[in-house]
Amino acid sequence: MGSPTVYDVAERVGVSIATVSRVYRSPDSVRAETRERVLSAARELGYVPSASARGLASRVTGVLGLCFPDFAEPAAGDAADPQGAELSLYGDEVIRGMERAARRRGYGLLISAAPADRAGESMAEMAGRVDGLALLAQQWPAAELDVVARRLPLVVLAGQRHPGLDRIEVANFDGQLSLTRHLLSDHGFDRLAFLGGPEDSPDAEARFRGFQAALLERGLDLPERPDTRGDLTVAAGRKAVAELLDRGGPRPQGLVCANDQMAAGALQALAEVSIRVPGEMAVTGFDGIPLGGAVSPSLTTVRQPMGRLGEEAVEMLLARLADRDLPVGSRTLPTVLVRRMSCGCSA
Amino acid sequence: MGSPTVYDVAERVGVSIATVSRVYRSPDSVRAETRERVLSAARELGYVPSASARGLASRVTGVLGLCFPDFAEPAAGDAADPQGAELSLYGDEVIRGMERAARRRGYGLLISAAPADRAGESMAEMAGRVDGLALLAQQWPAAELDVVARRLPLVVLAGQRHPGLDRIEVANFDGQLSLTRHLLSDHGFDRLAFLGGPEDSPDAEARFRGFQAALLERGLDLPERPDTRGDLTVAAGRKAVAELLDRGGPRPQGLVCANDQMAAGALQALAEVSIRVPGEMAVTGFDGIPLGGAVSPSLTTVRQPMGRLGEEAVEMLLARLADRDLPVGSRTLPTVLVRRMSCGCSA
DNA sequence: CGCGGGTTTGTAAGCGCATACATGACCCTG
DNA sequence: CAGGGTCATGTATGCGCTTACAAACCCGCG
Repeated sequence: MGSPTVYDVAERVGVSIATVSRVYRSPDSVRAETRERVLSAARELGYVPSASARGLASRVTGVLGLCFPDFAEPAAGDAADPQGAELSLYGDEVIRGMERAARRRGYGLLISAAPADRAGESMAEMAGRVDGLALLAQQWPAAELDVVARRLPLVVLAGQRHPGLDRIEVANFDGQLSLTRHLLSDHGFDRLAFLGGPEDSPDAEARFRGFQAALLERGLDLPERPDTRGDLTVAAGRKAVAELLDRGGPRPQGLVCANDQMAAGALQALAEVSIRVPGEMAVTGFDGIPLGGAVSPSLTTVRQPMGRLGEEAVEMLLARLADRDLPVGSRTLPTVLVRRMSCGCSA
Repeated sequence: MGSPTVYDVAERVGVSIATVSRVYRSPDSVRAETRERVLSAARELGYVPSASARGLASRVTGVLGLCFPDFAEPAAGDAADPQGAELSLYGDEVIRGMERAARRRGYGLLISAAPADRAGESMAEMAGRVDGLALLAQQWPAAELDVVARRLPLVVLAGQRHPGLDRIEVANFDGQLSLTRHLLSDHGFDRLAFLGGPEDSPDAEARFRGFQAALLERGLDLPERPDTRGDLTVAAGRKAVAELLDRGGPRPQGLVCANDQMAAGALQALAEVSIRVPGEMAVTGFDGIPLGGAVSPSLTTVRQPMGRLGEEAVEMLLARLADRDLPVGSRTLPTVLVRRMSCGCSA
């Protein structure tokens, strides 16, 4: 009553199980007529090869894995809040890019969000199922990391630096540097505020350093830390602006935000207190999510090639799979400055 | 030189492989001290249980699958166009919802986009790897469907009806019905145009029928088909508006669009020819993607619980996994009318 | 007619784990 | 102190497939 196996098909056709197996693994090595008979018997019986058995016998699973941070689980009430969806934009593109590249290379993709407090277990659980694993922007416990890395190729995407592990990141520093330069040079601003992310976000911190570097280059006063911080959500952006305005003092000419969502929040908050953007204050984001093109005014930002991040992850994993002795690699993907309206560019 | 196995761990600790296996599968059946010794040996050796072997021995993989349509692959130039990302919004929420529910129930999630012309193969390939499979909004070849359905639980999400298969859909008809009622009753419109999707999209067609029903209810003239059709992209929305305006004739008071993206396109096109929304013409969408809240004017729409769709899929698959003889089920998830500015509601 | 060389198929040995069953240690009861 | 019950562990088998190796077959040619 179980599912049919190679044995059933082989018996039906009157060949050995090896022949059946070969029909699937190396069709050319089987005579065309035999192949057809096997395939048609398989169809009649409803035979589907078991990936578990194949994996066990051949020692590869044909699946790659992606672990990403578990963006705060939206409370059950899903109809009401787009909050969950909003936060996810970043990761979704990586997932899609990785899926696309994996499929093109003949691999499947297993995904798993990892709650911060169970990151290790999540990772270990995937490790047994895949041939290679990509870890996205999160803190991964070093102990598990070591164990898993010994077993299969690992690549860290846009997260912390781990000695000995392959790594792909995005040019956060460069991107923010060039965006800030644009504000300083092309628009002539000299009083900018930075709405930062959490201190433990390496990406957000790198962007802040890019911001600092641009000020440094112009010989302007160097802020030691972001003017305010938030958790990278739209709500945080709104709050940050309120805070900044409450604080009084000279109003900045521009708000440089650690990501697009905070920038979108900032736009909303400014609209509510009738501060015109970009007329009275410029606003910029970072990431290049679709949202940025839709808000009004459209958001000047730095586009991160998130899809590419996923694709490169696949390439890197497969390269290491092909040669475990490859030197540890590290790639930095370039970003693109997207000038839209919120900085005062365009009409 | 291969990865360590139960044998290595067992030997190291001086127990049998059965004990090692039990430490992972049913920890309580092993004496606490033995368990600790096994776990620490496993850590030292870098042992990670092989899911393939486990799957083969226990006949379950602990993984669920999701096949979704392959939204037109964005050309390599990824830095420039958000088009790919835009189209994907719909599926991403399903992926996340399904991943979340699967993880909660102790399952992994394997995903695969299926190009329309390779849907069957895609599906078959997944079938060997998972315990249950969800198929999202696409046409799946009946032959493969039969074969696969015989082997494992299958659930069709928001797609065509397949006799004998579990199914979950969204209340497209009801949603569009109530949105259209809102336009007719609350805003007093009586000349509405419908921007439809492709004829082979069951969802888009169901929405159109909901639209018709509302007109019918009011005794208005019943259009036989959408005033124009498009492929559900922003670009298609723009084109549809241009077409409609070119056509001349009395201008409709409102544009009812088959989805949010076309509605967003319509908004852009109307802005370009300086037709005020909602002043001169109302516009509505369908889906409830985050984009809709960000465009200006914000989009009145019908929110689909896409995350729920994914979660329900998991529940349905697990239910059938627990009892293969369950009667074939079909759920319809309710939608929510979201009144925003583009219809004339709100300030 | 036999033989070398290529092609197609069969034989058989695992792959790493789960688990039914057997074993043994230990405790309790009478 | 024998008998029965529990708990912890060991033994042994098989899950469904891949693959090295061996065998069978076919062809043409000397």
